[in-house]
Amino acid sequence: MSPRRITLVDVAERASVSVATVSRALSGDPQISQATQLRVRQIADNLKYVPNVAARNLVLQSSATFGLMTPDVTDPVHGQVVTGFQLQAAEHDYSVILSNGLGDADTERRALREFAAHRVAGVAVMGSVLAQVEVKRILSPSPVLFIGSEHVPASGDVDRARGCLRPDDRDGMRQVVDHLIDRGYRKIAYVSGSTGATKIIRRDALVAALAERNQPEPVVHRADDVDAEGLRVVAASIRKTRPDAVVCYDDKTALLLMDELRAVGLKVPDDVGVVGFDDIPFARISNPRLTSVSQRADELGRISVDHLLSTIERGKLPVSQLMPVTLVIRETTPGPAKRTHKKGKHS
Amino acid sequence: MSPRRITLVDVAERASVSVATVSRALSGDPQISQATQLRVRQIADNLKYVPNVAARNLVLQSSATFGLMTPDVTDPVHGQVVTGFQLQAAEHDYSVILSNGLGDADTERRALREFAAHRVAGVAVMGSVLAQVEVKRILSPSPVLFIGSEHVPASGDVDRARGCLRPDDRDGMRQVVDHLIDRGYRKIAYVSGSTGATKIIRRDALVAALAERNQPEPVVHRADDVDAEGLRVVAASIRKTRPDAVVCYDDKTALLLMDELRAVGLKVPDDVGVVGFDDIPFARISNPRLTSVSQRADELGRISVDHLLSTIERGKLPVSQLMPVTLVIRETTPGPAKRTHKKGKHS
DNA sequence: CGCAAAGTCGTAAACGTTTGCGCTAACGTC
DNA sequence: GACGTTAGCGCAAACGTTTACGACTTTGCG
Repeated sequence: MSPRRITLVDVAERASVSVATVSRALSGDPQISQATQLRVRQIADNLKYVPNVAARNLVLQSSATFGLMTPDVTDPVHGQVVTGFQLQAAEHDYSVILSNGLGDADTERRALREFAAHRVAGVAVMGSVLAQVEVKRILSPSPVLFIGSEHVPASGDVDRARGCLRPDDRDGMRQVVDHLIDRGYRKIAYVSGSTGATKIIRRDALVAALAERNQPEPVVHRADDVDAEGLRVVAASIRKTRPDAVVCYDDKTALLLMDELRAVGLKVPDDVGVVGFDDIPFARISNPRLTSVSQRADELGRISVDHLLSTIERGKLPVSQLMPVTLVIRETTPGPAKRTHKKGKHS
Repeated sequence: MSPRRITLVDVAERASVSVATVSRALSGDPQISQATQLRVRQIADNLKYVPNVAARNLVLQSSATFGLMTPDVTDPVHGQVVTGFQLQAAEHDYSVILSNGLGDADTERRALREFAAHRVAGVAVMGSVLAQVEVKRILSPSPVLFIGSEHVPASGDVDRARGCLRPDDRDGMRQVVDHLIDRGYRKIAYVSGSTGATKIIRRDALVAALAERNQPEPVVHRADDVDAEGLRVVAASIRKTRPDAVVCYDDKTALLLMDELRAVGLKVPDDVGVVGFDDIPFARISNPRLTSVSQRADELGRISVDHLLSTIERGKLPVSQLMPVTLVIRETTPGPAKRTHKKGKHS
């Protein structure tokens, strides 16, 4: 069916030079004259020569390929990271092979071994359920970078030696608290899911920020699942406790919660303010538009590639970094004027 | 830094057999005795042997890898397709290398050449701006599958020989029209972006469905860009023409439009009904919840893999297929009772 | 005991690249 | 004219697998 693919040998014959010369010519080796370089390139193009990366990788003992493992591309944040990662990789002529871990340990292990088999130049993993040491062991000696707050060591601080990129949750929550307090919100609640490290990191960040402003601790609501059913019971309990504002550990939770609050008759923001985290695209067009902490997830992906590249090409050790975040104020946390007005109507 | 990776030779030495035996043992070749198979596997595990796919691909002249090109993983529909594709591929021990085309011809060409260089076993393309023939030429002899309505040939019909998987837009629009008519909507408008084939396919599908029910043609609004600014002018013009319902060529447009309708003082669904297409996750929790045509995008991804596999392993020619869709009725298209009541209040 | 037939395993070639080293020819220098 | 230098290119090894083919051992049977 297929007329065999063109190889270096074919180009070499056609150009009456050796394969070595063709290889060097195509890679722009200065020890080949400009004239032959041009001629060889011309012929290679005509023959529609496409290099065989398998052969190249074999001799080079490495591949210009990154592995990227994510629990779920469907998640807007992960999707953005993937996009940024892919684009930046492409810009440096690296390919990326993608893998869904799905939060299952064995699936993740298989995916990582797949990366190892491909002799990837580096790997970025987001939201793995595996221990960092195990991940590194499987992938060794390829450098590994962990993306997102899920991978924060127990200490809660960024370990500079581990190679972990994540948003500055502390600062984000500080901005949230400043904003809420300034606008007159006092009684503040926190809503999260039941799994993952992020919910704890951000809860602690919120608690700390509140303490800095001498505010009482927040009421913490934990949904069994971050879905309609899970948030329904949270909404019900919010209806009872009636906080001024509820801050959610991510936008998905916030959006779902808003839907359920609506269902139990609570109006956002008239009855209760809501703030999310991540600033996913839909936060911008939700009804009402969601106030959220924006974290440039695509930048996170791009920077990850840069970090990997510098550990590979410049031999540096992987380094941790905290990504700056900024609070985007929208309709779910209006100022006191509007709120008190509306509140008066309801009480 | 790295203590060299373990190869077949290492395992062979350790097991006092030849590399050939190791290779066969690990692949479960029956011509190797069960005893040695076990022993070899044991040793390979102990040594943490990881096969080198580059070497394997080189001799096998193929790789257990699919290429997947999408304009943007961030798009919920594409994200779902990617996920489904990836999962199904993984289930058959195939890797997938991902690439963003970004709608740029040169970027796409580079991405495709990258796939070709990797000697991928097959490629799925969604939303390419390139001509199908060119895509196939670059990737030849690897089989190519086109996913989504963007790739419909000018005829508008599914060409069975081309290898194109897409949702059944015709049937979807038929369901939409049936639903709208039954609920008393008469004056119907259509909103789309300005680029891509999908908007035309679905417009034609809507027109045809309307005609089948002996309804007048829809008013067509075309946004310059599918963003806040673009939809703002559409919203303004809808405010003038006042259709009973507006059907959008996808959910993203519908959601953005709803936001802008709200801005110009039009209430959904009291003043105007809205229906989307794709049923992205956020349609379920928008306010009000969006009626939309659900298309199981993840299934689309999975089936794509199946199709590619059957053309590869069973040598079949790539075949086209229309994916079934179902209308999911939510809050943006309520029945006549509610609407007339509300309408009365406003007029 | 001889011989064929299984059953096991080893030998070696091949896959398409890259790259260190060596070779040739041309040129300049004294 | 002899010799060193340099530019330009070729030779061949190596990367880690897979697999056709051959070789050896054991078994079964007459």
